[in-house]
Amino acid sequence: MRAAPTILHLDMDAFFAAAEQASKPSLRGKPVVVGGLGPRGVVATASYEARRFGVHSAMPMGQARRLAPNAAYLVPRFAFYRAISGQVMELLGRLSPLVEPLSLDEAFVDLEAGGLADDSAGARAVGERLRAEILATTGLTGSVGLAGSKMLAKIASEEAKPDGLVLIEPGTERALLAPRSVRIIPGVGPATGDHLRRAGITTVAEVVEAGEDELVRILGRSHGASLYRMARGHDDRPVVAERDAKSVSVEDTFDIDLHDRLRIRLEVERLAERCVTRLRGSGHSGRTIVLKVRRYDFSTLTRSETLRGPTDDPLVVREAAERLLELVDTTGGVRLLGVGVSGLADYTQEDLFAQAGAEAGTSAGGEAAEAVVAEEPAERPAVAPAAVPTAAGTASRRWAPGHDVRHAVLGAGWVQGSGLGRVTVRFEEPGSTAPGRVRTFTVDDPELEPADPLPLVPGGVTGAEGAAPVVRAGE
DNA sequence: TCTGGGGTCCTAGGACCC
DNA sequence: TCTGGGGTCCTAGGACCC
Repeated sequence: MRAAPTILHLDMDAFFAAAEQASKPSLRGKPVVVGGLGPRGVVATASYEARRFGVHSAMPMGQARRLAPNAAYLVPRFAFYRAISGQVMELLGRLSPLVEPLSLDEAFVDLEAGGLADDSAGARAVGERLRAEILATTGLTGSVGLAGSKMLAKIASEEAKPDGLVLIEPGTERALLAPRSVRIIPGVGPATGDHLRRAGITTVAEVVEAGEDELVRILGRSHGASLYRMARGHDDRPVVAERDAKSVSVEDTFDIDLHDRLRIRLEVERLAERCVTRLRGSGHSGRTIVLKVRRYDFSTLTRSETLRGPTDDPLVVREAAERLLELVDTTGGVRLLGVGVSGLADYTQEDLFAQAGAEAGTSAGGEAAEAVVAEEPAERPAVAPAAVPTAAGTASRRWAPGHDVRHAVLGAGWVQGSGLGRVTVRFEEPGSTAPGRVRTFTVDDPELEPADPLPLVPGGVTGAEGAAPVVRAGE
């Protein structure tokens, strides 16, 4: 706990939805829901207008549609959000060498380490200036929390939302926390909240009264002790700039449960290939292969296997995943499959791998030729790979709701919807002041083609830089 | 139209070793 | 021969976060 509120937490407001509203003038001030549009999709982000209808993150899409039938429903465009996030993180990097991103839209900054602020007035000035810069650079608003610890900075930014700044003066945190629900303490989720409530503890003050021994008895050594510290406003966790990845994983939920064992096996193989592509992309190899299976009844299990040494060989990972699948009973149907690698080593095994491939090529019948990694789109199609007939799947990928397009004559626009061989486009750009006109085309109209996102602010980043082929392939 | 995808950390039991 | 204690690794599951 430091004496000055020099830990800053930034949280962009309704980030995905706000980015879509900024790029589509006709959606400004309207309810917007970003998430999976398939039969098993959930809400990733709801705009504040949509939240007024009760829509929130992690809610099943079907429920969201019942609550807000007139909202705009869009598929997430991660390459676009990543580009905006990069701009924001760059601004944070100017404040301090110690920036700890938590996700695309959230980060801690240690202002003390940056030497820009050492008291409340200075920290507040930096925070307000940052918010102005973010708005000018990205066209989006972010909320800032300032406090003497990570926990309180995060609570402060939550309090500041939307589009605000809250500073918690060191010394006032105990009083501020006391009457609040235990659920505001990071790490206290639904299960821990229930556990504590059954013990008669619902507020932070009651956590403190219970005492450390009692909390350890209820929650276990680690969790109990850390909750007790947090509840008293004690949090010495430093802002950490670089954190090594511990695992890499990919998973797919299928629109319809899979029953056919061969099909299940095929999907596991595909996932293994995708996982290795990501693993290698991050410059890692790993020792432990994990298969994840969610069954028809939502029960979830994992099976894992640890190799003698780290690998980034697609064939090795695939075969391990296949062995693990043999251990799993899939009767009744499979809703989700996933493949992951953990126990990461910092180096890639390019040389060893090439060597193994050469040996296999001469002595083992050349099976290693299969080890070539397929080119994968970085972004998942809107619909899980083969759960949908090919023709419909292709059309919905090419014309996913919310994605940018360009018409040879009418210019830039975005897909409002598609189906029955037609695609509806609204012609407008981020800079437009009025909503644009809507036109409908056949899905194979030669004058219409997918396009990269346009900058939200004149001269800004587009989300296409260095990633154009990926964006086109995945979206 | 019930429940995504990518992560992190913790616990607990058994194997194995000294 | 009715037998300890601890450390580390592996596996599986669960809670939590965005």
